[in-house]
Amino acid sequence: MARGRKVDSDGAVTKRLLLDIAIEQFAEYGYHDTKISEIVKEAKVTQPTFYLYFKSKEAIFQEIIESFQKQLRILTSESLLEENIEDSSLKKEIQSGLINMLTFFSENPMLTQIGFYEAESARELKMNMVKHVTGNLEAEKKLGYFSQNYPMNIVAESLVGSIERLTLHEILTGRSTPDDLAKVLVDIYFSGIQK
Amino acid sequence: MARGRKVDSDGAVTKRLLLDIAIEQFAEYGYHDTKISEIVKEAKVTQPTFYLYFKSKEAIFQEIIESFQKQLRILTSESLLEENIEDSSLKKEIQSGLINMLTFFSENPMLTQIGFYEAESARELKMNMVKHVTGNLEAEKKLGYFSQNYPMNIVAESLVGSIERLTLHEILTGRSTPDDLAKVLVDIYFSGIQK
Amino acid sequence: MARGRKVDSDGAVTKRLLLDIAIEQFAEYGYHDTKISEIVKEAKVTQPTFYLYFKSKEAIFQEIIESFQKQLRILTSESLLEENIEDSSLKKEIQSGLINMLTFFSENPMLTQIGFYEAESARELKMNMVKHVTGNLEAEKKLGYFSQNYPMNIVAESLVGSIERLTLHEILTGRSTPDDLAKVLVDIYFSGIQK
Amino acid sequence: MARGRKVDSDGAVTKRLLLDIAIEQFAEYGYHDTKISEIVKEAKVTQPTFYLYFKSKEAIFQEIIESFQKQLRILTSESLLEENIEDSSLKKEIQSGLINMLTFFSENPMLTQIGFYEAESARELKMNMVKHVTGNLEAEKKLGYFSQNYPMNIVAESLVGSIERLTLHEILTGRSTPDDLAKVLVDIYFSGIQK
DNA sequence: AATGAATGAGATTTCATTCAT
DNA sequence: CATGAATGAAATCTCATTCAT
Repeated sequence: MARGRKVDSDGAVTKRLLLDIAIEQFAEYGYHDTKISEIVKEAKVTQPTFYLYFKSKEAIFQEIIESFQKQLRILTSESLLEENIEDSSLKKEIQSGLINMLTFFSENPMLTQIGFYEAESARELKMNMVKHVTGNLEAEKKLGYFSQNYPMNIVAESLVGSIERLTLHEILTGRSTPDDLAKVLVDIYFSGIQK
Repeated sequence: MARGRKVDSDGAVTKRLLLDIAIEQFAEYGYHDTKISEIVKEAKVTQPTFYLYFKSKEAIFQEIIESFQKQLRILTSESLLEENIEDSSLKKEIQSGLINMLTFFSENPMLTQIGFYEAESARELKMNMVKHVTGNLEAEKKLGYFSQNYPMNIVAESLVGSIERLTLHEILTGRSTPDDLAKVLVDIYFSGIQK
Repeated sequence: MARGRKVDSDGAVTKRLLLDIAIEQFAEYGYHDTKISEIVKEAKVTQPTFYLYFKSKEAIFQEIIESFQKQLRILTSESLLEENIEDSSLKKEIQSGLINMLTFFSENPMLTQIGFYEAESARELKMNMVKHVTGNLEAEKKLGYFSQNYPMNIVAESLVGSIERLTLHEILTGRSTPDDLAKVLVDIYFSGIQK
Repeated sequence: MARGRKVDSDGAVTKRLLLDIAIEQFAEYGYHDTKISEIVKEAKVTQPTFYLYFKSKEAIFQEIIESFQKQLRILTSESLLEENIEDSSLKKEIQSGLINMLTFFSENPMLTQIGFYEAESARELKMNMVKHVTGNLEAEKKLGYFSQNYPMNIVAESLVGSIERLTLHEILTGRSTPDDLAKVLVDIYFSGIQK
């Protein structure tokens, strides 16, 4: 076969193609079991082409993760803008924040799989979520909305754990909708399951 | 170095040594980034010695996982024996079951890291936990102990997620004790945090 | 040495080179005592290069064998086309078929060594030869050309054994020519050596 | 398990056991695919025990081959003793020699498999057979018993090839008896199959 | 922009053989 | 006479990465 540039070829398109395939593969097989050779085979380009767009395997993985985190950050900051606008219904607000996040996850299942579960940096991401939630809960607690008996960092960790697992098993599988799930979660954490 | 047996060498000791080092490494680096070459270097034996005791890298990993699961199963079945002995306090019972499990985790942090987080089979293990918890919750719900408003499989998934995360961040780090944590968790899920 | 492409390198050439060296080595040392490391050393490429062109050691061996068998099959089918065209001289026909085969062997000594002696599949190949020869002999026997006293499958086995040994010791060594050998063989089997 | 000498253990017995198992394995799997580890496992002894009786894998293989060759040599020399006693029937004599050899093969199938097919030295052995047969045939030829038209070394090679193949496929499989086979072979080589 | 060809570095695994007891 | 424990010396194969075109 002849070498050189293909007709109709477009760097941006090729890069996007490689990214999309990489996302699929990282989501399905994880970092280690995803092979550059397989990505380029699916994209119908050669290995050097890959290195034209990405410095390394690690680099494309990072790029994917950053894309996930960036979108998530935008979403979160948007939610934050609304914060405290209505002081009336704290529960509704939290629920709506949750819905936003779960919706994002459900709309980006593969990206979520990678950025929320496989990436090393997911650890940090979740820690930040915990910190953020803890802060909010503590504030509300001080305002007297919540019981004084709970160490809010534990509650926050617990909530993030719930979200983590439920996203994986209910959202990414399509078994529950973000709305339903958010409602149940908030109910549990607000009121408990005891009669 | 000469071939053959070392002075004072003992197979059981060597095998245990290899296992212990493998547990450390798998816990720290995960399956892929754990190298047989590193394990044997730390154990000060050669690679063939490893294969004297384990059929393959996969095999030693399985052996570790099975050890974790076996111990966990024993623990669980013991807890079950006590079940229903005192019909009085459902909450206490659940709490005590949780304490048992968290205590086991805290006493076997590396094994837990591997068997509860890294192993493929952890997925199944947790699914069984969810199934088990769901069954119990449903039963109590029917008996009228719990609110009729919750889909108990979601509650169970949520709880397992909470345990997953809290084990990792509070128990394995030593930040919380099993007793404290279990109490908080049960309180949250029974009563919620709302005043 | 630096990585990447060598000047003037050509995949087809490299593959052929590897094949040729492999044929030499398999012919001389047999499957087990032929090492990939030695093949690539002779070809002045690295081990991964070998795996660029062949999936495994087994695969290159198979490729060589199949090349041998394919050529032999073509030869045989060509011979068959001529079959029965002239009903006059059965002996001549057989002799000419033999010459064809022995000539092929003499022109491809290393390939023959591998495909006719070392390969597992050589067993099957020879069994088919025996079957084929038996069929022909039986047919001629029925037509009254041959004595009724011989179990033709034994004759066929015997003949194949003769070919096997004579190829190895007379043809592959260059001690006899295909023509001479074929003549003697046919004479022996047709008339015997007794005065 | 305790170390040291087993009760009832007897060096000669153990050595014989190892030899017998080795014969089985070499005959079935060939030199390379026969593993010392497998031999000792079947013999229920350990690897060092093997090296108590044999210097190496190569050494036990040689020992087996020599046993085969020795027995075969005895047989042949016995046959030779009878040679020329009766000058009457050359054909009968040859046939009887053949029967002796084939009978030995049929009675020692595994040893034959190794010593006549797998051993490197089988090559030499057969060359000697060829030389011996050639000598005899040439002598008879000079005496006028055989046609002057045949190069007797080729006839001898052919015959040995026939024996080689027929032993493997008719004798070692039990499909033909030594008597029947010897008769057919001699008939072919003496008289040919043409009517 | 893209490819063909190649390699560095290393991983897992196997097997005959040998000390120390 | 025999074993338990270990090793030397490889062999096959994989994969991210890079040079020359």
